[in-house]
Amino acid sequence: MYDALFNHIELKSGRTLADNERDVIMHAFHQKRIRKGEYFLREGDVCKYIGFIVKGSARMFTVDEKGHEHIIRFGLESWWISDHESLVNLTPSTYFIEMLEDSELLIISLPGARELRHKSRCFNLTVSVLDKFQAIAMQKRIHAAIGMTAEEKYSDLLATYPEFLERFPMNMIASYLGLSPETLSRIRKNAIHK
Amino acid sequence: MYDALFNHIELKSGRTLADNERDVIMHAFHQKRIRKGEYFLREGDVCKYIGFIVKGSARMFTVDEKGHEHIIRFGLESWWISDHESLVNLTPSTYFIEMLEDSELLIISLPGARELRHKSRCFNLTVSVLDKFQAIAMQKRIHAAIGMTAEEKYSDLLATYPEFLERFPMNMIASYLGLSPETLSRIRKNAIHK
DNA sequence: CGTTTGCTTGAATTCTGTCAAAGCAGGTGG
DNA sequence: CCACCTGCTTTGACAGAATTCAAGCAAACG
Repeated sequence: MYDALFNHIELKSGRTLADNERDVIMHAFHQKRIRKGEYFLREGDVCKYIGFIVKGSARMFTVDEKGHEHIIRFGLESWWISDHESLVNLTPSTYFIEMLEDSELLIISLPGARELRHKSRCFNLTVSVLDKFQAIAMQKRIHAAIGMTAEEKYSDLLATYPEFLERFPMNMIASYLGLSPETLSRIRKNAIHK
Repeated sequence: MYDALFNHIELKSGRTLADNERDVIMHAFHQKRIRKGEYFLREGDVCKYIGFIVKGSARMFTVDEKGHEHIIRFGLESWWISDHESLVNLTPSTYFIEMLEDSELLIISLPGARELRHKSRCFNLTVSVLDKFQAIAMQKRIHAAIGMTAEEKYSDLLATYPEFLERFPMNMIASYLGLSPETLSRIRKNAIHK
């Protein structure tokens, strides 16, 4: 269960974890199972935990006045999920985070994570690295969203996150790209002949 | 010149700067003036500095194959500019950063910034706070880009960054929102009657 | 088996971009 | 002081792109 987390931290921090550091990290997290279709976070609730996905997948999305869902981001194994805004400001979230498969998570509270960053240099490094990576990824996504046609967005996704297409249904991919499912279907049809 | 920076750090970190800490910070930065229309960073160059805007404004944008410009973000007084991706990875940037007015900047290298984070607790706090703020703002922007109609994007901008409309020409606002200047013009025309 | 869910297709509609042209400042030089 | 730029914004007409609505199909599931 915790091995996935240890591997992830060693990979991102570029360091090896000593046994005592593993202990510290292990005790800072709690295990949590969430079944397919159930929620890690609901709109209106304050986000209390950061979750590390050991197994399973998730989507973070909003629902607008017309009842349409917009997927802000996905989560897969070794990804972190939470609503940072709600977590930091202790405000009700405007997002849902739903698990798309039966999932196993390791969760930690914000104070817990802050404490752990002081106790474990590797964990601290990992968080820094991920924050940077996240910022760069988001900037690229903004670029895609404002500057690309539907077709370009799709082939960009194909190049960047090919695993998404195997793990998530097309209507969610469409929502993630800001397209209607029908438009995405037509794009894929054309793309085959190239 | 440095007062704007000190005020900004005190505001964001929520602490008061002691005189010796001001000295440390001051010596970590260099002054730089860039005239209207000139570049802080060019596509293909490696970004060497992080810039704090004391006076002036900037836009960060890409140019696609068709020659169209897409504005990723703006910069105003007390905002920071740089291409994080290029800065951290030492790779050629895919962005331009152009000053839109005669500007005064305080610049610092990445190693310089890292050193300063160790030397000044206030500066370190400021960077952390801004990173979080940035991440939240970018998530909102993604939400706007994939989930809102052109009209909603405009009124969202009106609510979030009203100062943009006074400081930047409409064709740039349009580019920032991912719209054509003509579409934005028509939206604004309709919006008056509401 | 019947139901559900996800994906595709078609036709009509709405929205947005493109192209071309004209209006409207502010600034400059004669 | 005026004529002439030049950069920015607005308009109109048209073409193209994407959404919506409706229907059909196939695989998955109880």
